[in-house]
Amino acid sequence: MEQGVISLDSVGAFDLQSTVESGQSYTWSREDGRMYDQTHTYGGSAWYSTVLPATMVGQPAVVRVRQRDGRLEWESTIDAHEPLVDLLRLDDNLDAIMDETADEPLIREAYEAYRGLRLVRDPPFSSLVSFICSAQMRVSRIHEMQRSLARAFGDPVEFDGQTYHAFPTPKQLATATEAELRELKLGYRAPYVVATAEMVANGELHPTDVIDMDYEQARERLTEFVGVGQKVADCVLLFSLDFLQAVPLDTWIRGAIADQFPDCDRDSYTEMSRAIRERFGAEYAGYAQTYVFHYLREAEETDVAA
DNA sequence: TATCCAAGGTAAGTT
DNA sequence: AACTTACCTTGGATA
Repeated sequence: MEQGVISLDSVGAFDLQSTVESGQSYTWSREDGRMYDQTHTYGGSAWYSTVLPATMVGQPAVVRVRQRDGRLEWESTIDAHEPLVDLLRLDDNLDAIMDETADEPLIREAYEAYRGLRLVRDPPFSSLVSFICSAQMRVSRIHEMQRSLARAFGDPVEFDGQTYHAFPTPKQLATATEAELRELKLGYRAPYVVATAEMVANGELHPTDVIDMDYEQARERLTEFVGVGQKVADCVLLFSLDFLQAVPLDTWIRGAIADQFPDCDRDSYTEMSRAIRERFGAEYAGYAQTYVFHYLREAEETDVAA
């Protein structure tokens, strides 16, 4: 077992729990099994694990990490330092990003309230599949689906006396049948996942093909995958492909934006996206929206409870 | 205990 | 191009 420590002194604010449990990534699991547990509180020091895809480091690699005493402790089958910096966007300078973001009171409040929340940089294929699965689903169930897919079709990897499973490769998932995925409770998303996996496996289109494209063009291209509309495309662009200007517009955030920034409200997805990006800051609108999303979400939940 | 409903949308069919 | 509707499943709310 390899292990190490990543000091956060030069990284800036970072909160592991809010970053991996905020519904942008479905590749991490809490070792204590309490992911998305309603009783959780941010700031804990639980271990989280993931399995890096072979495409990233040559072969599937287990990585375990926890945040404690202002630093990140990791254990892995490989030297996981650089992969962790990459996956958790520890190379982002949050303050610099906020400097480039619109000076809106709500954004500032959200940034303070969720200090240390970062976007993730997930492996593209698992990101694509997880957001296809996200349609009309709760976060905890999306997570369960990804775990089921890994157990059923992904490579097993032994580490520290346990068996972990890598997320299936496109080829592995393309061998799945719609019926098998319905068994795994994917519901009507099952045929979408099979068709999209086939497209990637046979070389027709890979999510990374759009990396050098203009943002709106990239989003349009991703919608060629089955089960991928503009919202899911934006999630993949923002949470995997480094398009930090992408603002995924789900039904909830559209309502919230209509409330808080009525001048950005539009019927058309494309037009509303443009208006929000103009208002929040063209370069990092996705970062700003992610903070605002969680801030308003929690505010709403608190209100309902009260 | 039974029933109802919404959950971070998308595809396909109609105007 | 804009507007409707069906779609799997499940946990939590309501009766």
